[in-house]
Amino acid sequence: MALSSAAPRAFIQQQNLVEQVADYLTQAIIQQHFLPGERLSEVQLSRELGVSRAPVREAARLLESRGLLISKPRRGFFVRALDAVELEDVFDLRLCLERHAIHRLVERYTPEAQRALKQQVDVLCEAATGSDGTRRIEEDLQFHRLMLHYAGNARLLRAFDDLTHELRLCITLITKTHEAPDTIATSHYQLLDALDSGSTDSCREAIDYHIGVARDFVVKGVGDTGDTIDEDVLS
Amino acid sequence: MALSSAAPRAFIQQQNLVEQVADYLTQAIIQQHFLPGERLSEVQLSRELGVSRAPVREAARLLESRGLLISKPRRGFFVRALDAVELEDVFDLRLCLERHAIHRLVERYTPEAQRALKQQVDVLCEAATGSDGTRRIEEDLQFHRLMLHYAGNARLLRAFDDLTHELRLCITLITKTHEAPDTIATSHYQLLDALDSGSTDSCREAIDYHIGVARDFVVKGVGDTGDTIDEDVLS
DNA sequence: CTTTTTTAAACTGTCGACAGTCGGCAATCG
DNA sequence: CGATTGCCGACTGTCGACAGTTTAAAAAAG
Repeated sequence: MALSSAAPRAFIQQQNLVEQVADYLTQAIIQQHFLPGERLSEVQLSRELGVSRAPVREAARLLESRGLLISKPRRGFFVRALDAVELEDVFDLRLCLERHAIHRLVERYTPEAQRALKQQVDVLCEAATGSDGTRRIEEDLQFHRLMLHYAGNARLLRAFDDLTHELRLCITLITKTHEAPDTIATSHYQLLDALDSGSTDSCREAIDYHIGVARDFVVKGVGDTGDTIDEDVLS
Repeated sequence: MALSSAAPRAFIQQQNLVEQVADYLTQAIIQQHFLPGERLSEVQLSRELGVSRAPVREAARLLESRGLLISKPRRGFFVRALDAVELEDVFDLRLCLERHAIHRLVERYTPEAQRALKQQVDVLCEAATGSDGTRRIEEDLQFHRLMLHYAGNARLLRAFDDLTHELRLCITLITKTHEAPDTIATSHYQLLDALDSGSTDSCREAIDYHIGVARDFVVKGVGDTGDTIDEDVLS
């Protein structure tokens, strides 16, 4: 499988308006141009983007399936706001998926996978020294995505991708509470070492520690800021 | 399938057209009224259901996100066809999720959960003696859904629901290769016993065996029939 | 001045229509 | 006779419009 997530539209002009709108909305949400809980007006977005409402609606449904938006009938689409419990759930599921993935991976650890992961850790370490917090997170996620990829279960990878979309929902929060550069480096090298050792127990220990640290950082962060906006008046 | 304008919208006129169309399509796909790989015409569906194309398109996107349909740009929506590898992946992910769920469940095994699961096994055993293969599968899935529910992670449950949608894609195949009634009963009582024992290891052993049996049945079935229809001409 | 009722604006759900595109068929050329 | 090219029909992507509903503001009542 070609592991680049970008569509192979090298020099062909754009096609889908839906995907373009979806990308725009995704970026806008990640960059907090829309606040959590905020309502999105279809007509306003249409005017803003110069397209009709149909592509906007379909793109919104796409983001809804990815957990970035939620729709309330007759009331429109709202930016999803994760509360502390939901964030715990997300990290718990992530632990579930990555445990399984690393167990599979250690049993089919090819030189190619080893090389790719090692290279990605290098990229990540380089990014960790920079000031771009978002890129640091993305390279981090990309490393984990590579692990899932080389685990050899496409459906497992899709579940992980779905989950990371929700993680990006509070990416600005994560950047604030992210670990120090040297911690990131050692943490990921531990994972590589565990894989190299070929020990299932070592892998499990490493991934449990890894995800646990990330969870603690983020959950602590959301607890401090009280980020959630909830206004559920009616069911 | 009822194609005249009489049946579809007889007494249902109160809620979302999108959800109604989605339910209709889901049932039609599950019951193999549309064959795997078959193309769905938006206009034809619109005429059949007596609605415009907009709800049909949005419903199709919904089913796409659930893995029941896949869309090829400028060519429309096609019924997803699972090959043997994808089915293996589905069951592998299911094992991943259910392992995690039962580990969580055994640590928070309330009397309410115990009662609900036991009752569902009774329902399942009753259904297992009947001739309705689809209902047998649904009650089986419902038991597992309850396990995931009482595991106390809503996101985990959602991942499971997404997965079961794909499982229903080949539900007729599963009904043919499903286990015997008494096997179903004993198999699920083993899970209950493992939960009652409070032993993590017993639970893991039980769920591994349980999912393994189901996987072997289905994968063997798909291997025999050669169910898949693949016509990927262009990328 | 606060609270309730009325009214108006804005929005969503749905529809029919138009244009560009894709696949198949036939006519043409080698 | 086989391959290529142009054409035709069907369909998807997109658009603007209408009706019913929700939200917000304005007006009236206490």
